[in-house]
Amino acid sequence: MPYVSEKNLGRLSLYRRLLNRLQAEGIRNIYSHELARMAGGTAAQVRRDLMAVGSLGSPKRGYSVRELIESIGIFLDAPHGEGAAIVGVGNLGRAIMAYFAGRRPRLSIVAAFDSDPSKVNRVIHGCRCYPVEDIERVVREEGVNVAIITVPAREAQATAETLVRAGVRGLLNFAPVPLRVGPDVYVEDIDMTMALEKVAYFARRGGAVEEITK
Amino acid sequence: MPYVSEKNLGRLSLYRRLLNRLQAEGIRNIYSHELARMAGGTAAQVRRDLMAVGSLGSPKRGYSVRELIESIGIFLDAPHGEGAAIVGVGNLGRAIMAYFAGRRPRLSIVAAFDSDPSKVNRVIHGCRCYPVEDIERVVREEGVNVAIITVPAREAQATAETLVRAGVRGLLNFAPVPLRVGPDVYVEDIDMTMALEKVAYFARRGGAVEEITK
DNA sequence: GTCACACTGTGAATTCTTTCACATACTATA
DNA sequence: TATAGTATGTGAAAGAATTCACAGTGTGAC
Repeated sequence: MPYVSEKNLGRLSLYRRLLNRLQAEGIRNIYSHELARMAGGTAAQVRRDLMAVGSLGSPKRGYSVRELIESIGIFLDAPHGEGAAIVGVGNLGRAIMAYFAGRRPRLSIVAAFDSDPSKVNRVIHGCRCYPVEDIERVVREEGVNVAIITVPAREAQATAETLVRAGVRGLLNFAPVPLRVGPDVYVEDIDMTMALEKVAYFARRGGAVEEITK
Repeated sequence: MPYVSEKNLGRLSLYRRLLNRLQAEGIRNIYSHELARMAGGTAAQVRRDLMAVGSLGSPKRGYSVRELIESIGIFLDAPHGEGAAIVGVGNLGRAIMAYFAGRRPRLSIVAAFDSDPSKVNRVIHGCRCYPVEDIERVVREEGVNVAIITVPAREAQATAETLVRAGVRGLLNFAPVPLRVGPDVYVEDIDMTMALEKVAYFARRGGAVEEITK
């Protein structure tokens, strides 16, 4: 089980998605430089990243798309699939449920939670919505290890604490506040405000920077 | 106009948001280590980041919240505000429009586009929805420099090309495909599948990794 | 007015990431 | 079977980002 950095792992996830598309198109082999072009990186980086999953390429033929998907899967996926929970079934929460609905068989949203009684007990995008009071019970019962937080900013910290108490070890946080949790919990923030501000800044200056620094 | 890396800039955006909250609470001064704790970083990093905006701290008093917000604003914001466009008014697009509606005065969504005729000409979260055929005209008329892409994956590349042709220089891409655009266009990808897979992976191994590597 | 303290600003060191470059290996061809 | 050509896998170099550590400085106490 080799160590990989976050960036490494993110790219492996990306490669797998690109490879799945290639496979659907009937392509059976691929070179590192082709995959690099699709992913927007360099060939050396692709090969480096693939070292983590145990490289499988052959000269003159490149990598087998099928084998690569399989190896990345062994590396990335939980052995028997995994269920995630989502807390906060507002606009964003529902959109994310729709986004993930029926997409990845090995990692799907299995439970939703909201404090609004009008949402509770409804089935949204194929997923039952429970009251937030049931988080601990349902998370334990379903063995949920990972949760998505789409509650308003002021509720995010308390939500995170409840989830961690229930045994969740990974959080995908869409609320625009950094969460304070223990070191055994992994948090990934998706901060759309920050992202949009970055884009606006580099749209003004960034294009040039890249030219200049080269 | 000092150079800042993407990560630098992202953190400046985050600091500003934290500072705004502090200001609302009536706090007037703050130390680098306090800001670091809130942002989840180190004091040295906060100070380093603030060098970009011209440091303004004083020993014994730290930084003035008001001055810092102002300096970051001068550094980050377009001088006269900026309007963004969004293409793709599905579940995710609408959620994002709601998310940004009336939040940042200096950077707001001013036009939405969709190919579905039933959405066109409606006003959604305070923003007019135009047909995609009007992208070039509206983008030029409004002087839009930045766009958010929330169309299905297979339409993303063509959408990006249309936007760039119309003069957009920055893209925030929610579609799960890397966009291929010229070097003068800045692209930020928000890849929720990758993010969730990362969380699931590190929820299983990551907590331990951090312990072990320390 | 002077002293002691705690924090800032920043060169230097460290750590992490990416790229280079080449020895090795495989395939196709003749 | 030998040869030529091209891609892989990976040590080593280069480049970024982060952290260290300390000189400099403003403040409050006395």
